[in-house]
Amino acid sequence: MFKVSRKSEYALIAVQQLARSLPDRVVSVADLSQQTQVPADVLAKVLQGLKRAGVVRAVKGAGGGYGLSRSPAEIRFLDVVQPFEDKLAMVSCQMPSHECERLDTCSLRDPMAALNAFVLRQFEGLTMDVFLVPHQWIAVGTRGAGHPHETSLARRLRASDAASG
Amino acid sequence: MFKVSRKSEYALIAVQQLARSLPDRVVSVADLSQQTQVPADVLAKVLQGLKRAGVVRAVKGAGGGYGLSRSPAEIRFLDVVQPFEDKLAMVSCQMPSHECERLDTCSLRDPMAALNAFVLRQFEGLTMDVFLVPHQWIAVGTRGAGHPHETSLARRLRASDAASG
DNA sequence: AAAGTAGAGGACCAAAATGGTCCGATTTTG
DNA sequence: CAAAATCGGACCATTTTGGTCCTCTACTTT
Repeated sequence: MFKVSRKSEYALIAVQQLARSLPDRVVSVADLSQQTQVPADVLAKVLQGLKRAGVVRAVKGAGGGYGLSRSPAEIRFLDVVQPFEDKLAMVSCQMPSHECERLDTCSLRDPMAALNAFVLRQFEGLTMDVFLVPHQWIAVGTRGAGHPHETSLARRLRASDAASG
Repeated sequence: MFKVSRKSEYALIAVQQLARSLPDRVVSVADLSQQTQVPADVLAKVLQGLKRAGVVRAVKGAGGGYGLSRSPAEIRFLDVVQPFEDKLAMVSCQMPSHECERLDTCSLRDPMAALNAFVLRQFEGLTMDVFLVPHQWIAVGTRGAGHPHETSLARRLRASDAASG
């Protein structure tokens, strides 16, 4: 029910890896594939998608490659994932051009739309810099600065334990 | 990325419909299928799953059928959906017995686990009675009683507009 | 007790989605 | 001009999904 596509996983991995290289440098697909163990062909497609979404910039030709188009703190989680998810909807009656034939008895659409919008809104403020502090996650109750304009989700994430079931 | 399986949709529809019949009555699969326009065979499977989950009770024999095992306010959204979703995880490295071969470079697992847990926690308090007040959804800022032990998600849902994008 | 009703559940199939590969075209550096 | 890189379409294999069919078992009614 929450599973993202494999391409989305690769996209997250790619952004995470690109964030580790120098901001003005670019990395070729071949190198990135070797670093991340993601098949080169697939990775290429993913990076093309990320480029279309404006998340990464591409430099063609020899010595070219990919780099982040802005800082991780300015790249939202949804920016990375959305290009590879056909629609961020929970039920089929929210899909584009899908007329629900059960409108008389089933009134799932409106509550589900509200639920959907709520969850989406939660993700709005989640940025990719949160994925770059690997060892902070298991520490419960991490106090400290915190970014100024982050949502409760990001705040909660910083303070939550990763292994809670 | 958020899409639930078709069976989950049917499960939600079934529970919603069963909630409309008298609490001590049971409805046969054939009747329920006719009411909801869900194929009888599929609906039967879904109801069996719901029964195993303890959401509905079944009465065998002539005049038998299905009914809710408790009031909609005591049935959680996840109770209805979970039996039909193989795992409520966002990335593959959280799936059971899946060893991630990228542990050295990719540190997606911990943040994603935290993210996952957070979202799950949001859904924890969402109960099925929220799906039974169909025309309240488009009204913004509905004040009033509110149930005593509901989470912020349910509260926000009641007050949010359904059509927000 | 008999008969019919209704749930339980396995086997199977078709269609769609998914993940991945291959190949050619284009652009830029050297 | 040649090498290195992005771009992007076409294609294929596998898995997942949604759905149907058929049989068995248990219960209720007559």
